[in-house]
Amino acid sequence: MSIASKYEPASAEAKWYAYWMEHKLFSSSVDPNKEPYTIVIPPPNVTGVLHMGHMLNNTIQDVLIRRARMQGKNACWVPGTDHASIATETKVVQLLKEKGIDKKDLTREQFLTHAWEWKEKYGGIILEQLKKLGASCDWDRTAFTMDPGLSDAVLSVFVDLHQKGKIYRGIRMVNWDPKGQTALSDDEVIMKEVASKLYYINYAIEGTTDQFLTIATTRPETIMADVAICINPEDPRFTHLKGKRAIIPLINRSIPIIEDSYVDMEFGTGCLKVTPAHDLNDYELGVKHKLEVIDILNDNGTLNEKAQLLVGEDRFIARKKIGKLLEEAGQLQKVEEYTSNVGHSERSDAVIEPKLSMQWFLKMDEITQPAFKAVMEDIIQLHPPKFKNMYRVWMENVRDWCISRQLWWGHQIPAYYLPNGEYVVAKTAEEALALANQKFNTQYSLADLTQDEDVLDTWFSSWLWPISVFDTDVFTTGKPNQELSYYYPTNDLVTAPEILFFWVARMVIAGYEYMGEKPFKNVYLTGIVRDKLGRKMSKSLGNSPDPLELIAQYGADGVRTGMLFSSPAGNDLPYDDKLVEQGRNFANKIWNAFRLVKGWEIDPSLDGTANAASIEWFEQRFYQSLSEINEHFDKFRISDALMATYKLVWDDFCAWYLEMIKPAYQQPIDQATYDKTLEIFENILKILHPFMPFITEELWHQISERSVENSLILATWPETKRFDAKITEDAAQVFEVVSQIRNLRASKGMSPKEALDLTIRTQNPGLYTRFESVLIKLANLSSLQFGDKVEQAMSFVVKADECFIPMGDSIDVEAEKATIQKELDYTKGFLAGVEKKLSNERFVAGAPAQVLEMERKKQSDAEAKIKALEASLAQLG
RNA sequence: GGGAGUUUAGCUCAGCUGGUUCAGAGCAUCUGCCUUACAAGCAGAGGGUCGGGGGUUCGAAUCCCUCAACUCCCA
Repeated sequence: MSIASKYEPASAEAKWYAYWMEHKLFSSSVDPNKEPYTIVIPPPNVTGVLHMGHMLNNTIQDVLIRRARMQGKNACWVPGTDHASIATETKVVQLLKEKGIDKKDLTREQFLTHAWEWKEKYGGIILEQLKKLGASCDWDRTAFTMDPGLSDAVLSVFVDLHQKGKIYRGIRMVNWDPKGQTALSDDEVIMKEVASKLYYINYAIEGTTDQFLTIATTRPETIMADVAICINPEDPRFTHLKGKRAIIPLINRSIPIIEDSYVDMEFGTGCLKVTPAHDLNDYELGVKHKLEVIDILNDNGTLNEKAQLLVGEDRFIARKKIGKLLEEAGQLQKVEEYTSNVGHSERSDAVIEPKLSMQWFLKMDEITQPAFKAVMEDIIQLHPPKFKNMYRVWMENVRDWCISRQLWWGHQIPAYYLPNGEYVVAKTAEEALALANQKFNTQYSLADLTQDEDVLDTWFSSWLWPISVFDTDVFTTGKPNQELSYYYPTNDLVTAPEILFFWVARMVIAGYEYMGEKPFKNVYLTGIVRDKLGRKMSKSLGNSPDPLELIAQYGADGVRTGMLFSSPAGNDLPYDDKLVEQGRNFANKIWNAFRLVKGWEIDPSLDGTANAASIEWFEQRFYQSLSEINEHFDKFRISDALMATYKLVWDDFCAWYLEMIKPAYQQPIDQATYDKTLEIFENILKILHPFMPFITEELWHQISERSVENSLILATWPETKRFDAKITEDAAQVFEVVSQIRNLRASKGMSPKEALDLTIRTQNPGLYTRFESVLIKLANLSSLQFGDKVEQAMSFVVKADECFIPMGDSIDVEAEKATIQKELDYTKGFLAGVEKKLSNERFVAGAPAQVLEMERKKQSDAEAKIKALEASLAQLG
């Protein structure tokens, strides 16, 4: 035989991907006669490289899109990348630094030129990598969030929302990243437990010389920004302090002592220093009590003149130094070790500084309402549904969205400041100028306008993604173009739960705001790919395998199935090479099944009626599995769909069916069986194709020469048919007899080559004669007969049927009796349980008829089995 | 501190409205096999008090209470 015994994926993968591309089999265009099925890719960072998370995520999308395509839908998977402001800018800054260029020395334009150059050169590598995975995206549609059209859409939306009064500018406490010098949204802040110190500091009570109060703080360097001390009005320890004032140590500024039940009496000393500029809770407390705000920090995290002390020192150095100063001044009572949760920047890992700053915000209270409703009412379904709760909590507590970022890479905010201190918002400088002159009755020229330096949060562009990849004008025209009307709403979105709020929720919001319609029907949330130790895979930990190497090593099909074997929706995937190895083995199994079938010679004179029962059984089994598989898909249980497919192929098709019909070595097969088997094989390739596109397409074309239109990728997903469960049940019983005989052989150390006689005592011999040739072949029988009694035989019972294998003198009667006795005892115990239930009047009265019937059947089955077992025992003497 | 979720075999997970899908699957493990499609394989086997405790019920992995551990979200 000329076909290799091991499947070599590399050549097939290159060949078929090129073939699909060349013939544009991934492409989709508007076709009103066809139902669209659309997925927009969660756009990876343009600077990104493929990691395991992408592999999982995109495999799932490809499985869905390929199956939809085979179901005759107009499948459209739109790929693209995200400009990822923070990540990309960080990366470009780093790269420039390596070249000896400091961002500070560049103008905005110069920096952006570098950034674009870099993007053109290295950006989108990830999309090329996705091709290796087999992703069947319509590549002609590749979009980038900073493409001219998409950028224009972003500005249109900003202007529109501003006009609607939903965007405002305000001083707010933001998460400031002093390293990246940018504000971050709450979601970009990661809380980490950090070992720190709790400083107990004495504040003198004003007008006394010997009285003081003690506050506990982890941030002693901020005492210069204190504007009050707060106590709980219920706290009996401090009633004497009410209405008094305290003196900040070292700088001797007097501050009031205020009362608020916010203060936790249990924590620290029960006295809270109020520092509105540097703590969110304090800020809110400050607003409530109308306190002054003193900001003592510079943007880079160093102390400013308002601190009076340690001006210019970094906040962490200042912390240490002030501890010392306080100690020297005798104001430091003690220092305790303490672990606290501290916010860190997701990108730069710098400790976040709560900071008051002028930012742009989007009002969320009203705009979120339709999006909230859509998920609560299952108009949009989250899979698994447990995320619905998370979504609800988030929506109920949503805060205004800080949409400005102090960066250059991104969509610059189209707000223009005027010499008169006002500002206008418009898509272009020209429009802004006209608007300004009209609004303020001025005669400014373009030179008088200064555009806002900040860019918009990346999510402020990607929230438009399901719309803007099809139509970038709808935001101003309000009229969707043909593409958008056809493809929107999209069907399924596959993404990670981490960005449920960042991205998913916001797309829903934008969808309703601009289309009055949901952006997608289903959201499938994948888990996080973790290593064996349960750690998230990340470049910094170096615990992630290189996806492309994995593909090279195990084949794309193997990797795809490997990743799906163990990743139910919403559950983390603990990655192990074992999984992709299993995937590779599966591909190899399919390959070898093909080799077997392909190697058969056909003898047209042979009669195939002996195989008819096997074929009939497998077809029933196929349709039984198919309906299960479809059901799994419909419920987004992709792992289960794969597992059901896997078992159908490996167990039912390879282990049973092929063995059942397989001719003896070097013997030919009859035409009918051969044809039918190929037909079955083709159906199997079809249902495997979404999971394993490459090997299936390869074998599809090896089965016969096919034209482009007849490629597997375009083949029709098999129709479900009614199946007869009786046939599969009967077969299962026959298989059980085969297994028992094999078991007997194994336990008695008999060779599989030694043919055995089998006698069955049964009410229903037809069940076995139907599969007679199969039984003889698979159990290696010399004869099969039906009868009552066999001397000197081993026996076993399947359901109520008793099977005997004569063993002559070699039988160990005592051992055999013991085995039967054991099973007899067990069955009797089982029967006793059932009978107890049935004799319980309350059970008989209370249980539904169906359950009663089941119990009665159990009873009669058990009774029959006991009879059979007792007969066997009696026979052994 | 508030909220949500999870806990079933060594691992990863199924298990629907309580009752034949009721204790399951895959992998791993163990024992035999290089039986001409496949050792990336074949045949067979073992393994769980369903996190602990209590309750409801004729009947609980499933419903309720409680405790514990872990995870995530918000503060």
